[in-house]
Amino acid sequence: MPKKVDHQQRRTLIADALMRVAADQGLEAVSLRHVATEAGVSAGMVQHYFRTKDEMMAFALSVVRERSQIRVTEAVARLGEAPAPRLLLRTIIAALLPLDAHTRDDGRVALAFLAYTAVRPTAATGLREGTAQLTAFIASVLPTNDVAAAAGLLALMEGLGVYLLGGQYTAEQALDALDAQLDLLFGTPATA
Amino acid sequence: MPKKVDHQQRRTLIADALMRVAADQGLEAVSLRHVATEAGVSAGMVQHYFRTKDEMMAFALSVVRERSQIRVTEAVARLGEAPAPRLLLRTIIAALLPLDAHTRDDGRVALAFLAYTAVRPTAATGLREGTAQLTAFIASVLPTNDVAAAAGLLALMEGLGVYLLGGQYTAEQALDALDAQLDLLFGTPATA
DNA sequence: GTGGATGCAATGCAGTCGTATTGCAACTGG
DNA sequence: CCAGTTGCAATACGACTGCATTGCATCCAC
Repeated sequence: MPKKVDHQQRRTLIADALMRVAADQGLEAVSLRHVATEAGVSAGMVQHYFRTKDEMMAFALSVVRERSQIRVTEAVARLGEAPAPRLLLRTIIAALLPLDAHTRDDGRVALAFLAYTAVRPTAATGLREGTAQLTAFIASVLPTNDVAAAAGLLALMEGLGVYLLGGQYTAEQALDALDAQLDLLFGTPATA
Repeated sequence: MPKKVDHQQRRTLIADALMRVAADQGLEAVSLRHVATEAGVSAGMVQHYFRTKDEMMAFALSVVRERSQIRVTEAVARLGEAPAPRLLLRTIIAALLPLDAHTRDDGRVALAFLAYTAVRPTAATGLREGTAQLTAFIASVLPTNDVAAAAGLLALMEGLGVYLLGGQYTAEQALDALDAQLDLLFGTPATA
Protein backbone atom coordinates (compact mmCIF):
# COMPACT_ATOMS: atom_id res chain seq x y z
CA MET A 1 0.00 0.00 0.00
CA PRO A 2 2.21 2.81 -1.22
CA LYS A 3 1.92 6.55 -0.63
CA LYS A 4 0.23 7.68 2.51
CA VAL A 5 -2.16 10.53 2.04
CA ASP A 6 -5.21 11.26 4.10
CA HIS A 7 -8.04 10.78 1.66
CA GLN A 8 -10.60 12.32 3.94
CA GLN A 9 -8.47 15.39 4.43
CA ARG A 10 -7.97 15.88 0.72
CA ARG A 11 -11.62 15.51 0.09
CA THR A 12 -12.60 18.05 2.70
CA LEU A 13 -9.93 20.39 1.36
CA ILE A 14 -11.61 20.22 -2.00
CA ALA A 15 -15.08 20.46 -0.50
CA ASP A 16 -14.00 23.59 1.35
CA ALA A 17 -12.91 25.17 -1.89
CA LEU A 18 -16.18 24.16 -3.47
CA MET A 19 -18.09 25.85 -0.67
CA ARG A 20 -16.05 29.00 -1.02
CA VAL A 21 -16.83 29.16 -4.71
CA ALA A 22 -20.49 28.40 -4.16
CA ALA A 23 -20.76 30.96 -1.37
CA ASP A 24 -19.80 33.89 -3.48
CA GLN A 25 -20.60 32.86 -7.00
CA GLY A 26 -23.40 30.38 -6.63
CA LEU A 27 -23.54 26.65 -7.20
CA GLU A 28 -23.71 27.01 -10.95
CA ALA A 29 -20.22 28.48 -10.86
CA VAL A 30 -18.94 25.27 -9.33
CA SER A 31 -16.90 23.39 -11.88
CA LEU A 32 -14.04 20.98 -11.51
CA ARG A 33 -11.46 23.43 -12.77
CA HIS A 34 -12.90 26.30 -10.79
CA VAL A 35 -12.87 24.35 -7.58
CA ALA A 36 -9.41 23.05 -8.29
CA THR A 37 -8.07 26.56 -8.79
CA GLU A 38 -9.75 27.77 -5.64
CA ALA A 39 -8.26 24.86 -3.74
CA GLY A 40 -4.86 25.55 -5.25
CA VAL A 41 -4.57 22.12 -6.75
CA SER A 42 -4.69 20.69 -10.22
CA ALA A 43 -7.94 19.77 -11.89
CA GLY A 44 -6.60 16.26 -12.26
CA MET A 45 -6.34 15.88 -8.51
CA VAL A 46 -9.96 16.82 -8.00
CA GLN A 47 -10.83 14.14 -10.48
CA HIS A 48 -8.65 11.74 -8.62
CA TYR A 49 -10.62 12.15 -5.42
CA PHE A 50 -14.05 12.50 -6.97
CA ARG A 51 -14.66 10.37 -9.97
CA THR A 52 -17.63 12.45 -10.96
CA LYS A 53 -18.90 15.91 -10.25
CA ASP A 54 -22.04 14.61 -8.64
CA GLU A 55 -19.92 12.62 -6.24
CA MET A 56 -18.12 15.81 -5.29
CA MET A 57 -21.38 17.67 -4.83
CA ALA A 58 -22.81 14.94 -2.68
CA PHE A 59 -19.74 14.96 -0.49
CA ALA A 60 -19.83 18.72 -0.12
CA LEU A 61 -23.47 18.51 0.81
CA SER A 62 -22.69 16.00 3.51
CA VAL A 63 -19.99 18.32 4.82
CA VAL A 64 -22.47 21.18 5.02
CA ARG A 65 -24.88 19.10 7.02
CA GLU A 66 -22.10 17.86 9.27
CA ARG A 67 -20.89 21.38 9.94
CA SER A 68 -24.27 22.66 11.01
CA GLN A 69 -24.69 19.59 13.17
CA ILE A 70 -21.42 20.44 14.88
CA ARG A 71 -22.41 24.05 15.31
CA VAL A 72 -25.53 23.02 17.14
CA THR A 73 -23.71 20.55 19.32
CA GLU A 74 -21.12 23.10 20.33
CA ALA A 75 -23.68 25.78 21.05
CA VAL A 76 -25.63 23.41 23.23
CA ALA A 77 -22.52 22.24 25.01
CA ARG A 78 -21.74 25.84 25.87
CA LEU A 79 -25.01 26.02 27.77
CA GLY A 80 -23.94 23.56 30.42
CA GLU A 81 -26.21 20.87 31.76
CA ALA A 82 -29.98 20.88 31.84
CA PRO A 83 -30.59 24.30 30.30
CA ALA A 84 -34.07 25.79 30.30
CA PRO A 85 -36.03 24.56 27.28
CA ARG A 86 -36.64 28.01 25.91
CA LEU A 87 -33.01 29.01 26.10
CA LEU A 88 -32.03 25.68 24.61
CA LEU A 89 -34.24 26.19 21.60
CA ARG A 90 -33.15 29.74 21.13
CA THR A 91 -29.53 28.70 21.22
CA ILE A 92 -29.98 25.91 18.74
CA ILE A 93 -31.91 28.02 16.28
CA ALA A 94 -29.59 30.98 16.59
CA ALA A 95 -26.70 28.64 15.92
CA LEU A 96 -28.32 27.54 12.69
CA LEU A 97 -29.22 31.00 11.43
CA PRO A 98 -26.86 32.86 9.09
CA LEU A 99 -26.49 35.81 11.43
CA ASP A 100 -22.94 36.95 10.78
CA ALA A 101 -20.82 37.27 7.68
CA HIS A 102 -19.15 33.95 8.34
CA THR A 103 -22.23 31.84 8.78
CA ARG A 104 -23.84 33.66 5.89
CA ASP A 105 -21.44 31.96 3.54
CA ASP A 106 -22.44 28.58 4.88
CA GLY A 107 -26.04 29.60 4.61
CA ARG A 108 -25.70 30.59 1.00
CA VAL A 109 -24.21 27.22 0.20
CA ALA A 110 -26.98 25.48 2.09
CA LEU A 111 -29.60 27.46 0.23
CA ALA A 112 -27.97 26.66 -3.08
CA PHE A 113 -28.04 23.00 -2.19
CA LEU A 114 -31.66 23.29 -1.21
CA ALA A 115 -32.52 24.39 -4.71
CA TYR A 116 -30.14 21.78 -6.07
CA THR A 117 -31.80 18.93 -4.24
CA ALA A 118 -35.30 20.20 -5.07
CA VAL A 119 -34.59 19.00 -8.58
CA ARG A 120 -32.67 15.87 -7.61
CA PRO A 121 -34.96 14.22 -5.08
CA THR A 122 -32.62 11.32 -4.47
CA ALA A 123 -29.94 13.58 -3.06
CA ALA A 124 -32.30 15.02 -0.48
CA THR A 125 -32.86 11.99 1.71
CA GLY A 126 -30.17 13.10 4.13
CA LEU A 127 -31.79 16.48 4.55
CA ARG A 128 -35.14 14.87 5.19
CA GLU A 129 -33.75 12.76 8.01
CA GLY A 130 -32.11 15.72 9.66
CA THR A 131 -35.31 17.73 9.59
CA ALA A 132 -37.37 14.89 10.98
CA GLN A 133 -34.95 14.37 13.86
CA LEU A 134 -34.90 18.03 14.68
CA THR A 135 -38.68 18.24 14.61
CA ALA A 136 -39.00 15.36 17.02
CA PHE A 137 -36.43 16.85 19.34
CA ILE A 138 -38.05 20.27 19.35
CA ALA A 139 -41.43 18.75 20.03
CA SER A 140 -40.00 16.92 23.04
CA VAL A 141 -38.70 20.16 24.46
CA LEU A 142 -41.80 22.27 23.90
CA PRO A 143 -44.14 22.63 26.85
CA THR A 144 -47.04 21.40 24.74
CA ASN A 145 -45.11 18.56 23.08
CA ASP A 146 -46.98 19.62 19.98
CA VAL A 147 -45.51 18.24 16.78
CA ALA A 148 -47.23 20.79 14.58
CA ALA A 149 -45.86 23.62 16.70
CA ALA A 150 -42.41 22.08 16.47
CA ALA A 151 -42.68 21.82 12.71
CA GLY A 152 -43.79 25.43 12.65
CA LEU A 153 -40.86 26.60 14.71
CA LEU A 154 -38.47 24.75 12.45
CA ALA A 155 -40.10 26.23 9.38
CA LEU A 156 -39.88 29.67 10.94
CA MET A 157 -36.18 29.12 11.43
CA GLU A 158 -35.73 28.07 7.84
CA GLY A 159 -37.68 31.07 6.63
CA LEU A 160 -35.68 33.43 8.78
CA GLY A 161 -32.55 31.94 7.29
CA VAL A 162 -33.80 32.48 3.78
CA TYR A 163 -34.80 36.05 4.46
CA LEU A 164 -31.53 36.79 6.19
CA LEU A 165 -29.68 35.58 3.13
CA GLY A 166 -31.92 37.52 0.81
CA GLY A 167 -31.38 40.66 2.81
CA GLN A 168 -35.08 40.96 3.59
CA TYR A 169 -34.47 40.76 7.33
CA THR A 170 -31.63 42.09 9.41
CA ALA A 171 -30.11 39.94 12.12
CA GLU A 172 -31.96 41.99 14.69
CA GLN A 173 -35.31 41.60 12.98
CA ALA A 174 -34.78 37.86 12.69
CA LEU A 175 -33.94 37.49 16.35
CA ASP A 176 -36.91 39.63 17.31
CA ALA A 177 -39.17 37.37 15.31
CA LEU A 178 -37.61 34.32 16.90
CA ASP A 179 -38.08 35.70 20.40
CA ALA A 180 -41.64 36.67 19.63
CA GLN A 181 -42.30 33.13 18.53
CA LEU A 182 -40.74 31.72 21.69
CA ASP A 183 -42.94 34.09 23.66
CA LEU A 184 -45.93 32.58 21.96
CA LEU A 185 -44.81 29.03 22.51
CA PHE A 186 -43.77 29.39 26.14
CA GLY A 187 -46.42 31.86 27.14
CA THR A 188 -43.89 33.87 29.09
CA PRO A 189 -43.26 37.34 27.62
CA ALA A 190 -39.53 37.46 28.33
CA THR A 191 -38.37 35.01 30.95
CA ALA A 192 -35.39 33.91 28.92
CA MET B 1 -43.52 51.00 -37.72
CA PRO B 2 -43.62 47.67 -39.55
CA LYS B 3 -44.73 44.27 -38.30
CA LYS B 4 -47.12 44.09 -35.44
CA VAL B 5 -46.26 41.46 -32.87
CA ASP B 6 -47.09 41.60 -29.21
CA HIS B 7 -43.72 41.92 -27.56
CA GLN B 8 -45.05 41.32 -24.10
CA GLN B 9 -46.75 38.15 -25.23
CA ARG B 10 -43.64 36.78 -26.88
CA ARG B 11 -41.62 37.54 -23.82
CA THR B 12 -43.99 35.79 -21.48
CA LEU B 13 -44.16 32.86 -23.89
CA ILE B 14 -40.43 32.53 -23.56
CA ALA B 15 -40.50 33.14 -19.82
CA ASP B 16 -43.05 30.37 -19.45
CA ALA B 17 -40.76 27.98 -21.25
CA LEU B 18 -37.91 29.09 -19.03
CA MET B 19 -39.97 28.35 -15.96
CA ARG B 20 -40.92 24.94 -17.24
CA VAL B 21 -37.28 24.09 -17.80
CA ALA B 22 -36.26 25.48 -14.43
CA ALA B 23 -39.08 23.67 -12.65
CA ASP B 24 -37.97 20.22 -13.63
CA GLN B 25 -34.29 20.56 -14.34
CA GLY B 26 -33.18 23.44 -12.20
CA LEU B 27 -32.08 26.94 -13.09
CA GLU B 28 -28.65 25.79 -14.16
CA ALA B 29 -30.27 23.88 -16.99
CA VAL B 30 -31.67 27.13 -18.34
CA SER B 31 -29.83 28.09 -21.50
CA LEU B 32 -30.89 30.08 -24.51
CA ARG B 33 -31.15 27.08 -26.77
CA HIS B 34 -32.81 24.94 -24.15
CA VAL B 35 -35.47 27.52 -23.45
CA ALA B 36 -35.96 28.10 -27.14
CA THR B 37 -36.55 24.42 -27.78
CA GLU B 38 -38.97 24.19 -24.88
CA ALA B 39 -40.82 27.21 -26.21
CA GLY B 40 -40.85 25.73 -29.68
CA VAL B 41 -39.09 28.68 -31.21
CA SER B 42 -35.67 29.29 -32.63
CA ALA B 43 -32.76 30.28 -30.45
CA GLY B 44 -32.41 33.37 -32.54
CA MET B 45 -35.85 34.53 -31.56
CA VAL B 46 -35.06 34.25 -27.88
CA GLN B 47 -32.07 36.41 -28.52
CA HIS B 48 -34.24 38.82 -30.39
CA TYR B 49 -36.49 39.42 -27.40
CA PHE B 50 -33.83 39.26 -24.73
CA ARG B 51 -30.54 40.76 -25.65
CA THR B 52 -28.80 38.97 -22.86
CA LYS B 53 -29.48 35.94 -20.71
CA ASP B 54 -29.53 38.00 -17.56
CA GLU B 55 -32.24 40.14 -19.06
CA MET B 56 -34.28 37.03 -19.72
CA MET B 57 -33.73 35.80 -16.19
CA ALA B 58 -34.73 39.11 -14.70
CA PHE B 59 -37.91 39.13 -16.74
CA ALA B 60 -38.78 35.59 -15.71
CA LEU B 61 -38.19 36.53 -12.11
CA SER B 62 -40.58 39.43 -12.42
CA VAL B 63 -43.15 37.09 -13.93
CA VAL B 64 -42.82 34.73 -11.00
CA ARG B 65 -43.42 37.53 -8.54
CA GLU B 66 -46.34 38.80 -10.55
CA ARG B 67 -47.95 35.39 -10.67
CA SER B 68 -47.81 34.88 -6.92
CA GLN B 69 -49.18 38.36 -6.45
CA ILE B 70 -52.11 37.45 -8.65
CA ARG B 71 -52.66 34.19 -6.83
CA VAL B 72 -52.97 36.04 -3.56
CA THR B 73 -55.30 38.64 -4.98
CA GLU B 74 -57.58 36.01 -6.45
CA ALA B 75 -57.67 33.96 -3.29
CA VAL B 76 -58.56 37.00 -1.25
CA ALA B 77 -61.20 38.05 -3.73
CA ARG B 78 -62.80 34.66 -3.38
CA LEU B 79 -63.32 35.35 0.31
CA GLY B 80 -65.77 38.14 -0.29
CA GLU B 81 -65.76 41.34 1.71
CA ALA B 82 -64.40 41.88 5.19
CA PRO B 83 -63.28 38.33 5.93
CA ALA B 84 -62.17 37.38 9.42
CA PRO B 85 -58.49 38.22 9.93
CA ARG B 86 -57.52 34.69 10.72
CA LEU B 87 -59.20 33.24 7.68
CA LEU B 88 -57.73 36.00 5.57
CA LEU B 89 -54.22 35.18 6.65
CA ARG B 90 -54.71 31.48 6.24
CA THR B 91 -56.02 32.00 2.75
CA ILE B 92 -53.17 34.22 1.70
CA ILE B 93 -50.51 31.94 3.05
CA ALA B 94 -52.11 28.82 1.67
CA ALA B 95 -52.25 30.52 -1.70
CA LEU B 96 -48.52 31.12 -1.57
CA LEU B 97 -47.54 27.64 -0.45
CA PRO B 98 -46.59 24.99 -3.02
CA LEU B 99 -49.28 22.60 -1.93
CA ASP B 100 -50.23 20.85 -5.14
CA ALA B 101 -48.27 19.58 -8.10
CA HIS B 102 -49.01 22.67 -10.10
CA THR B 103 -47.91 25.26 -7.59
CA ARG B 104 -44.92 23.10 -6.72
CA ASP B 105 -43.47 23.88 -10.11
CA ASP B 106 -43.80 27.58 -9.46
CA GLY B 107 -42.33 27.07 -6.03
CA ARG B 108 -39.30 25.28 -7.39
CA VAL B 109 -38.65 28.12 -9.75
CA ALA B 110 -39.06 30.62 -6.96
CA LEU B 111 -36.66 28.69 -4.78
CA ALA B 112 -34.14 28.50 -7.57
CA PHE B 113 -34.39 32.25 -8.00
CA LEU B 114 -33.96 32.70 -4.28
CA ALA B 115 -30.60 31.00 -4.47
CA TYR B 116 -29.89 32.88 -7.68
CA THR B 117 -30.50 36.27 -6.14
CA ALA B 118 -28.61 35.40 -2.98
CA VAL B 119 -25.50 35.69 -5.10
CA ARG B 120 -26.67 38.65 -7.20
CA PRO B 121 -27.86 41.11 -4.57
CA THR B 122 -28.90 43.72 -7.11
CA ALA B 123 -31.53 41.42 -8.59
CA ALA B 124 -33.19 40.94 -5.20
CA THR B 125 -34.53 44.42 -4.57
CA GLY B 126 -37.92 43.50 -5.96
CA LEU B 127 -38.19 40.55 -3.62
CA ARG B 128 -37.27 42.72 -0.68
CA GLU B 129 -40.04 45.17 -1.40
CA GLY B 130 -42.60 42.43 -1.70
CA THR B 131 -41.60 40.93 1.63
CA ALA B 132 -41.69 44.28 3.39
CA GLN B 133 -45.16 45.06 2.06
CA LEU B 134 -46.46 41.67 3.08
CA THR B 135 -44.99 42.02 6.56
CA ALA B 136 -46.64 45.36 7.08
CA PHE B 137 -49.96 44.04 5.88
CA ILE B 138 -49.84 40.96 8.09
CA ALA B 139 -48.96 43.07 11.10
CA SER B 140 -51.97 45.28 10.44
CA VAL B 141 -54.24 42.26 10.46
CA LEU B 142 -52.85 40.54 13.53
CA PRO B 143 -54.71 41.16 16.78
CA THR B 144 -51.49 42.29 18.43
CA ASN B 145 -50.32 44.40 15.49
CA ASP B 146 -46.92 42.99 16.33
CA VAL B 147 -44.37 43.45 13.58
CA ALA B 148 -42.07 40.76 14.93
CA ALA B 149 -44.92 38.28 15.00
CA ALA B 150 -45.81 39.22 11.44
CA ALA B 151 -42.24 38.71 10.33
CA GLY B 152 -42.29 35.38 12.09
CA LEU B 153 -45.44 34.26 10.38
CA LEU B 154 -44.04 35.22 7.03
CA ALA B 155 -40.82 33.36 7.76
CA LEU B 156 -42.84 30.36 8.82
CA MET B 157 -44.61 30.46 5.50
CA GLU B 158 -41.36 30.62 3.61
CA GLY B 159 -39.93 27.76 5.61
CA LEU B 160 -43.00 25.65 5.05
CA GLY B 161 -42.63 26.31 1.35
CA VAL B 162 -39.03 25.22 1.38
CA TYR B 163 -39.79 22.05 3.31
CA LEU B 164 -42.71 21.25 1.07
CA LEU B 165 -40.47 21.50 -1.95
CA GLY B 166 -37.76 19.45 -0.28
CA GLY B 167 -40.25 16.77 0.59
CA GLN B 168 -39.62 17.18 4.31
CA TYR B 169 -43.23 18.10 5.01
CA THR B 170 -46.40 16.83 3.42
CA ALA B 171 -49.13 19.29 2.50
CA GLU B 172 -51.08 18.10 5.53
CA GLN B 173 -48.19 18.62 7.90
CA ALA B 174 -47.57 22.07 6.53
CA LEU B 175 -51.18 23.09 6.95
CA ASP B 176 -51.22 21.65 10.47
CA ALA B 177 -48.20 23.73 11.33
CA LEU B 178 -49.82 26.80 9.82
CA ASP B 179 -53.03 26.28 11.76
CA ALA B 180 -51.12 25.68 14.96
CA GLN B 181 -49.35 28.98 14.40
CA LEU B 182 -52.62 30.79 13.79
CA ASP B 183 -53.93 29.22 16.99
CA LEU B 184 -51.01 30.74 18.80
CA LEU B 185 -51.43 34.15 17.22
CA PHE B 186 -55.17 34.41 17.60
CA GLY B 187 -55.50 32.64 20.92
CA THR B 188 -58.48 30.71 19.67
CA PRO B 189 -57.93 26.97 19.29
CA ALA B 190 -59.98 26.50 16.16
CA THR B 191 -62.47 29.26 15.54
CA ALA B 192 -61.62 29.48 11.86
C1' DG C 1 -43.89 50.60 -55.46
C1' DT C 2 -40.21 51.25 -52.69
C1' DG C 3 -37.21 52.49 -48.73
C1' DG C 4 -36.57 51.26 -44.36
C1' DA C 5 -37.53 49.30 -40.20
C1' DT C 6 -38.57 45.03 -38.01
C1' DG C 7 -39.05 39.85 -36.94
C1' DC C 8 -36.64 36.09 -36.98
C1' DA C 9 -33.49 32.20 -38.47
C1' DA C 10 -28.87 30.47 -39.20
C1' DT C 11 -24.26 30.24 -38.48
C1' DG C 12 -19.83 31.14 -36.42
C1' DC C 13 -16.81 31.90 -32.50
C1' DA C 14 -14.31 31.66 -28.42
C1' DG C 15 -14.73 29.76 -24.22
C1' DT C 16 -16.09 26.31 -20.59
C1' DC C 17 -17.94 22.19 -19.29
C1' DG C 18 -17.41 16.99 -17.51
C1' DT C 19 -14.88 13.15 -18.33
C1' DA C 20 -11.65 9.57 -20.32
C1' DT C 21 -7.04 8.69 -21.20
C1' DT C 22 -2.23 8.74 -20.71
C1' DG C 23 2.10 9.23 -18.46
C1' DC C 24 5.11 9.67 -14.86
C1' DA C 25 6.89 10.25 -10.08
C1' DA C 26 6.71 8.64 -5.53
C1' DC C 27 6.49 5.40 -2.41
C1' DT C 28 6.12 0.63 -0.19
C1' DG C 29 5.86 -4.45 0.60
C1' DG C 30 8.48 -8.39 -0.35
C1' DC D 1 16.14 -3.28 -5.25
C1' DC D 2 12.49 -3.57 -7.72
C1' DA D 3 7.55 -4.71 -9.05
C1' DG D 4 3.48 -2.68 -8.32
C1' DT D 5 0.35 0.23 -6.50
C1' DT D 6 -0.96 4.83 -5.87
C1' DG D 7 -1.05 10.12 -6.30
C1' DC D 8 -1.36 13.33 -9.34
C1' DA D 9 -0.68 16.24 -13.64
C1' DA D 10 -1.59 16.99 -18.46
C1' DT D 11 -3.99 16.61 -22.38
C1' DA D 12 -7.63 15.55 -25.61
C1' DC D 13 -12.46 15.26 -26.84
C1' DG D 14 -17.11 16.22 -27.85
C1' DA D 15 -20.79 18.72 -26.14
C1' DC D 16 -22.52 22.85 -24.74
C1' DT D 17 -22.49 27.69 -23.39
C1' DG D 18 -23.64 33.01 -24.33
C1' DC D 19 -23.20 36.13 -27.73
C1' DA D 20 -22.16 38.60 -32.27
C1' DT D 21 -22.98 38.62 -36.96
C1' DT D 22 -25.27 37.99 -41.16
C1' DG D 23 -29.04 37.41 -44.23
C1' DC D 24 -33.52 37.38 -45.57
C1' DA D 25 -38.26 37.70 -45.48
C1' DT D 26 -42.19 40.68 -44.05
C1' DC D 27 -44.63 44.55 -43.38
C1' DC D 28 -45.65 49.70 -42.89
C1' DA D 29 -45.23 54.72 -44.18
C1' DC D 30 -45.00 57.43 -47.82
